[in-house]
Amino acid sequence: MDLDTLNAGQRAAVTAPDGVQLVVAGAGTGKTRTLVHRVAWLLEERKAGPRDIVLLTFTRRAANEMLGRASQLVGHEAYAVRGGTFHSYAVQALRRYADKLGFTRDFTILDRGDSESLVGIIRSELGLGGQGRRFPQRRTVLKVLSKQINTGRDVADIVDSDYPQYFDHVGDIEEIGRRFAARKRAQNVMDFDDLLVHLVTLMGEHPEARERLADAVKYLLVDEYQDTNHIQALIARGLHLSHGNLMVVGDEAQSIYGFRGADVRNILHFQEQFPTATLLRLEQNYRSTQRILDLANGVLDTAREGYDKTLFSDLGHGDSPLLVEVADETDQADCIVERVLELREKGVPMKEMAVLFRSGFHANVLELALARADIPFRKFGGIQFIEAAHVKDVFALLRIVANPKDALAWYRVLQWFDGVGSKTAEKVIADIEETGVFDVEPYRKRKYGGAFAYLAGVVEDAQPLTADLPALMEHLVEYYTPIMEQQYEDHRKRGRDLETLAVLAQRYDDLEGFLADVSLDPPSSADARPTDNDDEFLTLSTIHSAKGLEWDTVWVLQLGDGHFPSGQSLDDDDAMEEERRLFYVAVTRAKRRLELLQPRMRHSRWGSSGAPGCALLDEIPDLRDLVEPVRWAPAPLKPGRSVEKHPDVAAAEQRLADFLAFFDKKKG
DNA sequence: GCCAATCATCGATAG
DNA sequence: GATGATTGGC
Repeated sequence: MDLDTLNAGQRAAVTAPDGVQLVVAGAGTGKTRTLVHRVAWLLEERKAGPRDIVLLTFTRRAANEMLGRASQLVGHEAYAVRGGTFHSYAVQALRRYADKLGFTRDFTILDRGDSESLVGIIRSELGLGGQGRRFPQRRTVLKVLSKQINTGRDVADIVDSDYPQYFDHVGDIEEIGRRFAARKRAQNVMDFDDLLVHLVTLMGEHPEARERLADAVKYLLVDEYQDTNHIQALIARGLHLSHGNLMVVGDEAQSIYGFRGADVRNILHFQEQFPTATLLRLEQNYRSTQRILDLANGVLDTAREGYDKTLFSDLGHGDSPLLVEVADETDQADCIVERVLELREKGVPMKEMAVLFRSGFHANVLELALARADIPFRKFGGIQFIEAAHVKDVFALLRIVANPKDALAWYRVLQWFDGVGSKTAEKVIADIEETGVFDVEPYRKRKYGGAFAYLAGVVEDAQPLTADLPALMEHLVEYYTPIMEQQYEDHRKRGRDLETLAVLAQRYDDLEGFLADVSLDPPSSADARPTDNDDEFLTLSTIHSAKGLEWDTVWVLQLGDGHFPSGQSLDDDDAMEEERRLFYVAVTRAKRRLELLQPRMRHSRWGSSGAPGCALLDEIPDLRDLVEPVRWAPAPLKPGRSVEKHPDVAAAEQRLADFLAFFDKKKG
């Protein structure tokens, strides 16, 4: 295997002896490359079997990409390396040992909406909320409970610091938490948090299971370690116990998942938790030109906590990042369209361009502008088509077939029918939890009795089809289509989404695998399209979803308080700190060209106002030396060209205006 | 007692 | 656009 292409630091990490290593790797220092070579080296030099290696990454996409690159180094066997997220690893382990925890191996996975519904049901059962009693929303309750699990802090502590107005309800929230856990067990379902928690429980309470799991992990590698939480750290520890081989890679300056319980201390105090660990550093940046890194260093300088790193590059100075002032969001979109076309003309491949933003909806106006200009793009992060109501409906049916005790799936389906509301649905699912079957007998005389009986029949007919996913999909979609047509005006468009879903399903041969994959790594509708002829598309991505990736040219949208940084972070020091790291991640994605867009005007329904500054930029002391400010305005309209706005654009602008008005009100 | 329609409120990032 | 509270109707 050829190691000559690596620098000394990378080579040290790749060829590190057995044991525990912490690799601290700044942005663009070849972290992925190092991991890829490490996997290849273990296979080739240490003669590890591919199934003995487990590579935990942040998304399945990242794992697949790394294994693909490793296979280019050492051949096809690299694909057999076990790779995925902590969650996907947990699903597999838990299926095997489900019975030890009081589940069966066909358990299904709840998404956030399901969990919220269940919290809502429990809340109404307990008679909390309603008449003037200010009780937190179910989403808030769930956030508190999730944070409790992911940080290990207790409910009182979390409510006290994050939601002091609800301090009187701490006891009630704890009670909801207890019932929530019990109900999920009764329903044979787990949510995302449970996957990790139950795995830790399994390892803690069933040593023989832990040993068998850990015995199978000869080499454990964990990427993006700065974004792991304390449960994930426990899992890593448990899995390395048999063979003692663990390599974690991360960069504390890129920790951007604090809201999800990620704890930078995992990496900062790694050597206390793993006293035998060797520390290795990768410092030279191979990605970006120096002017881009200067800005990145400037961003880190404003951080409260000192990060002792200054990125340096060998790739030359390059061009200064541009700080582009545009009038408003429409101009921002038009500016990017113009720039993309310009660069494409110059021969920059579209795959080498990306637009990054803080929140999914920031790109709405841009998406329309791109569509009008006929520029192909793919959007990552934000709401996926899988979350659309009609897609979730079909999913609910699939889940019922996979796990007849999946009460939340029933809960959703039952309320399709006229005359059935939350109370009736709750009654039915209480029975299902208890008996495990959907008994339509008590409802036969109701006006929805016929619909219930028919549904029961459809589910029964579906049972033999679980091994034939395409047939199962067809069966369920056929049943659901009339329901959809009655429910939604735009059922034609929605019908196409169901076809997309069927295409995705074709890649799987078992129902559980399909359901788990889709829950853990929601595909975008573009994933179903067969390779799109050319893979020439512009990437639109949230910054969070852009982690670990790089492009020649990067635009960052909506620099301005209230957008980026988010309005919800402005009065919270820790949150602002995370916004800064997020900005750092965005800046360091660019290899050669970086353009930051700053709309000056906000249009709201009461007129326009100047946008506030952007704390992320304004706090950088010598900003003017680091960026080149420019102003962009659209070329004057040619005579005869209509100035009428596309109706969709007008609608998107209105939605945005409403949203902005909300922030203005909140601050004023 | 429960469902369905109506109105006000709020709105991020993701496995 | 979703959620939660409110209200009118069966």
